[in-house]
Amino acid sequence: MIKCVKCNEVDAIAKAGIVRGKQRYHCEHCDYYFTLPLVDAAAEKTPTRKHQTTIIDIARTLQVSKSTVSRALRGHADINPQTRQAILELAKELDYQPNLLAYGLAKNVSLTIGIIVPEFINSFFPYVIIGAQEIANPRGYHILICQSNESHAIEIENTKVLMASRVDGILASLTGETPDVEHFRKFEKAGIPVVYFNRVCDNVNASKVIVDDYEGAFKGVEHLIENGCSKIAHIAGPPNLMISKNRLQGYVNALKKHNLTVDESLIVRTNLTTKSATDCARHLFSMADRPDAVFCLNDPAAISAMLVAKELKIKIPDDVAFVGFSDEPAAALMEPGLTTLAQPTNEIGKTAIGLLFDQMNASRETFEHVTKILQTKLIVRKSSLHGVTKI
Amino acid sequence: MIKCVKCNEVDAIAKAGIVRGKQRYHCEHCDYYFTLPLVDAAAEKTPTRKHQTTIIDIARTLQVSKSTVSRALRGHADINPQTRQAILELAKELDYQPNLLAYGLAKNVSLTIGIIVPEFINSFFPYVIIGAQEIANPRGYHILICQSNESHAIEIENTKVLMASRVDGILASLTGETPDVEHFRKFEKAGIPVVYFNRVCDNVNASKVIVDDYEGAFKGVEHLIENGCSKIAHIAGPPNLMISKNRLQGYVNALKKHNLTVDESLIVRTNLTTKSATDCARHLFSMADRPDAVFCLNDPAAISAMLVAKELKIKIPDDVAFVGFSDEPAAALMEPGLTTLAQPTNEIGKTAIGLLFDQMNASRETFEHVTKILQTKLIVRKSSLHGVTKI
DNA sequence: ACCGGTTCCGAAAGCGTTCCCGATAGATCA
DNA sequence: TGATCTATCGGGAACGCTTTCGGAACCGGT
Repeated sequence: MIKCVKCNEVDAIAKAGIVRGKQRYHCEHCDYYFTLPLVDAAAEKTPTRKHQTTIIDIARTLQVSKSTVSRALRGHADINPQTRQAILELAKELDYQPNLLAYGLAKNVSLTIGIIVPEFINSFFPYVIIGAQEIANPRGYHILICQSNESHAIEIENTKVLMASRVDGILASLTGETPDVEHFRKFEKAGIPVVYFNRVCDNVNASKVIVDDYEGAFKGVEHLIENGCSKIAHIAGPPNLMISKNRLQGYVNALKKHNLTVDESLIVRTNLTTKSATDCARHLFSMADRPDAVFCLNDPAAISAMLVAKELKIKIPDDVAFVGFSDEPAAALMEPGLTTLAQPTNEIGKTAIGLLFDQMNASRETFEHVTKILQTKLIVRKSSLHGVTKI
Repeated sequence: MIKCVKCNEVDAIAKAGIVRGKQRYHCEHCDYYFTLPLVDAAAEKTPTRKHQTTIIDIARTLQVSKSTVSRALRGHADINPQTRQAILELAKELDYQPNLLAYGLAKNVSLTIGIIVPEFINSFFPYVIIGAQEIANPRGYHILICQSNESHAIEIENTKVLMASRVDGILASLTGETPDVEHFRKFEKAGIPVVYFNRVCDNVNASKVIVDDYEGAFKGVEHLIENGCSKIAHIAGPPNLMISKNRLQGYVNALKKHNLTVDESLIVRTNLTTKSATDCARHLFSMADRPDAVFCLNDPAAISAMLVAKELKIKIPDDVAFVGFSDEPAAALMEPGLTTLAQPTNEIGKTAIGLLFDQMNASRETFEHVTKILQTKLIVRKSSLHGVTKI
């Protein structure tokens, strides 16, 4: 029980910070400040964390300087092979793991790559991340995954975290809300390279890895037309993303090529949430003159739409055919299987982090941003075979 | 062009390390070592990374000491409100982000939690991770995800990385290969808490978060029996994992309760890969007296098995009924839908990291490990309704 | 015997924080 | 009018590592 040294009050004592290792109190009764030693400091703060072996521990037991230990561990020249051997052996015996925090502080690196994705529930981003890890891990880098949850605000928060973590480079795929990449400017200023993949804005001066969305969409829609669909709707994505624009353009041009009219009322936009995609589908299927096919921005949207169709007892593909984008594993499991455009997910991850490493190693002046465009592949399943059963 | 200072050779010059800021060369022609200053050091090493604002920058422009800046930023007492105000404003203006490496080094923490999962392609682990993040992020912690890829060797490697990163705590779900948790001992020695979830070994002295696997399996198998199945096979998991044992036991006891014989030949083991699960299914369906139901360790295995059944034109659920475990989103999309036992994934993540934080804040002596057992829920879909269409 | 060169190593600065201590000026009290 | 307190701040060590620099010991050649 703490008593006020002035008025002996015990109930109106509030803590007022810790100063010079002593607890400062404030008696709200007589408005008097006073300090008392932290007798139970050990009980309050429990430094349960123990010491982990450091370079200095090794140096001491081997009677050498820490410089020498560092040299041995880092494989530098300028060291006697026997000394090195002894140090390496002791390090192994003690299971020494260098403190990456200290290493990073000294070298001004962190050996981590930040990666910002909108979500990782669907398989697309996990596969990309795995591809990136397969390149990064052997090089001694690890990956800090941030999830923006399709929220621009969280994405901004993520950039701050990655900035504070002093990541050496960033892979980013934007949310459907992200209007610009202002919040990434700080990385540019700090000389930290950013490579965008999959979800990119236009007018961004950075390296990018995308797939040929235009051509993929074109192939997908043309495939629907060839299967006898003539009234093809499109569930498009948010207008800020290039994938939305390019896939929409592919859709439009495929229609035009085959002399089908482009009906604006058949183009609806999802904000990439399940609910939004479901709403889009409901809207399309409630139209008086229902479309006979839907080309969807991505597989999750297509799956949501197919579920709506099933619920409404609309036959797939006889009444409405579907084509998605990405070849999620679930696309193959649906009944009927969802026709979709496969993306080389693993290669996207590898290519993106490859570009990132290129930029990290390049000198700022000579480096030129590049955009790599990978190819999609049409995977035909039953969902799109509109004419087959009809004929 | 580098010339040998002895023989003037230019083509046989090899670099031999950098010593005292000078490049050391070796002429392989006359076997002579020599050093030359690094005239183009700037061009070779491109320190493209720029300076990021530090506490010292703020201190200098405001003519105060770095201690004062630190105090202001950390919200300590012992500082003039006006001084604090000025510092906070300048920090915001400069978009100051504290260097977490330096912070961690000074405080002997890293503000990161390591999480080791066998994979994150299926949705189970991503959902758990998201649950963990929802607790960790608001507390200022971020999460370093390591993927063991169902490999014990990689899992060991992961523990080293997390050790080097000086994570403050660990969430782990073991691989199907992991025989023991020896490689986690070092965390215990270092006073870094580990909480296991989902995939745990027995004889581990640590906090754990699991679901009631026994009861879930029991419910699932009993459900099959109630639907008229009498020859129920089980695709079990690796014997090292508790989930395998408990789900197997639930399967066995459900059979016993209903006076069904436990046929060892109907119990096959998957190593948790798709291929292995597929092989298991093929084996079961090639038996002379084919089972009329399969209870599978988890949904990915169940889905693989269902695909084999479909390929063999075995009708689901009329010929063979299925029950899985986990309620993967794909389970609902299959045709017929996969009956399964839903796990509270988000809650698992939240509970696990909650236990972790408890242990991080507790004093070593008083802390007691706890095991939290969460409940499963049977989600009935068509895959298990064996008797319904038969009758 | 001297000298240039090589080999190996230790000392020390620095990375950006935190935090403990001591210092100072002003306020308050007896 | 000292003496004690208070409010505020600066100095500097420490965290574990890298890296530069200088120096001692030793080598072979003249």
